[in-house]
Amino acid sequence: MSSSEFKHDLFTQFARVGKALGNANRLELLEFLAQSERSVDQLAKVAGLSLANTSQHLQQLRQAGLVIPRKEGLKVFYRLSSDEVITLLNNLRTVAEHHVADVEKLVNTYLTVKDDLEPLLRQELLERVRDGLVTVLDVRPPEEYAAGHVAGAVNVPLSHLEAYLDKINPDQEVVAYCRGPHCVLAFDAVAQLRKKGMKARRMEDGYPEWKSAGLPVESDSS
Amino acid sequence: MSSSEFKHDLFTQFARVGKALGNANRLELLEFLAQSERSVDQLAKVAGLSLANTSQHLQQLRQAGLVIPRKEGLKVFYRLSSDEVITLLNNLRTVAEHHVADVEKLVNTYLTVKDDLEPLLRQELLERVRDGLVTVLDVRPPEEYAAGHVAGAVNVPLSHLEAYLDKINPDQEVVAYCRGPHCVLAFDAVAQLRKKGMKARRMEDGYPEWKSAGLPVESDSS
DNA sequence: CCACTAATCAATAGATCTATTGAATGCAAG
DNA sequence: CTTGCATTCAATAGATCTATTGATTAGTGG
Repeated sequence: MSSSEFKHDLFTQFARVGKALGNANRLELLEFLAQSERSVDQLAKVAGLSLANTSQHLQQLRQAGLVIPRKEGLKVFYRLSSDEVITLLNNLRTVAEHHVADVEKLVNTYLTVKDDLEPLLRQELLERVRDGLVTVLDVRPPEEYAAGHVAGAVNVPLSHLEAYLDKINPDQEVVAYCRGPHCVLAFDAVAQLRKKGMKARRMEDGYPEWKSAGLPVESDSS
Repeated sequence: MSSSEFKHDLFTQFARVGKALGNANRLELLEFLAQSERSVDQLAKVAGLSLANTSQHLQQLRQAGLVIPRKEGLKVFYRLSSDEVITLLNNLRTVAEHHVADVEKLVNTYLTVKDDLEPLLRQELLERVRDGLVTVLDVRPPEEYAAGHVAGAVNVPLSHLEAYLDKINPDQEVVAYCRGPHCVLAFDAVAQLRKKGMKARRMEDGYPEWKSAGLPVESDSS
């Protein structure tokens, strides 16, 4: 094999990973998988795709080395092949956010809270939790919370936030998080809480980043 | 705009960046651009593509926010939009290398030197250069060397290595680098040097990573 | 103005990708 | 062995991507 052939083959392999990242539906699947392992039909439901279509997307992700399947009885569970994939995804987001004009426009239009206040850093949150200074809300759906969450966080899905309001100590700051840096749930939660006059902020990024930073987590199964 | 519409639009934008990374030729263009700013026809020549085709690929990269054009007279020079892009590319490579079986196979087949000896870390190299313990070889083509290189490195393109051999102090270790972690030139150089009985190693990664780590560089224009 | 160069634009054939449909596989329970 | 379920496979139409060709737009110099 010649040197230039090798180079071409190698870039072709790298491109396979790029291609896998080149589709909105697959990126959404990856975001869900970053929360926890999932079966094919769970993924299909949550992403709003047909079963066969979801399966095919997952095959592509598998060939690109981004996910790993695990068979258990009738079901097949997929998970990210490693935390490197989370890093890669966040990198993609960062580049897009900084250099694609349309992303900034979108974010500024929809996430009006966006630049209102800097999100709370993971490390900082960790300290405040230890000192009992904050209430941490996990605003993801219960299944995702159950599969793993920030240690000490309370699960309050967005739809239950209203009902939960009076249980919150109004003197404490509330910190909300969800799936990742662009997950809408936490933004919405913070907006709602502030409207009610509470002190609320977002945590930076989301659960996957917290976990892959090696910070303390809990899950309902354990 | 609804929340799920927003999410979909956002993922579509992220996917645009992914798509841009999903083609071997574009990845090759990006690797060249990581060395230095380049005009369209330089890129076309070095990548072995037609001019029109190169131009179109560059437009796609521009729309994905990965490169920025600068017009000067007749020519248009492209460059990476930021060092974040280098990080993203290396991330892509890392994931591919760790999780795509074919990549490992390719690398092991062609880069036989690969696991022979760990590459020298940037930081370590920096110290040894300061102490005058090593000869650093930049085995890239002269244009790339001229546009910027590791401070103190000597430019010896692979084709000139043979002729350069007797100028090297045989008691010193030789460290070679080129375009990045998978650039073949440095592997070949090290193999040739060892065959002649010299002590030779690769530097980790290549020039772009050295530069974006903020380590000392030189260029011929300055 | 004309000739020349660098790059982009426009049109297009062939390849690849996407979502859908329906059939096939593999496993578990009765 | 049969039934039911989760997933994958196979075929396919329509959309998108890629490389090529030739025309077009800018900028430069005579």
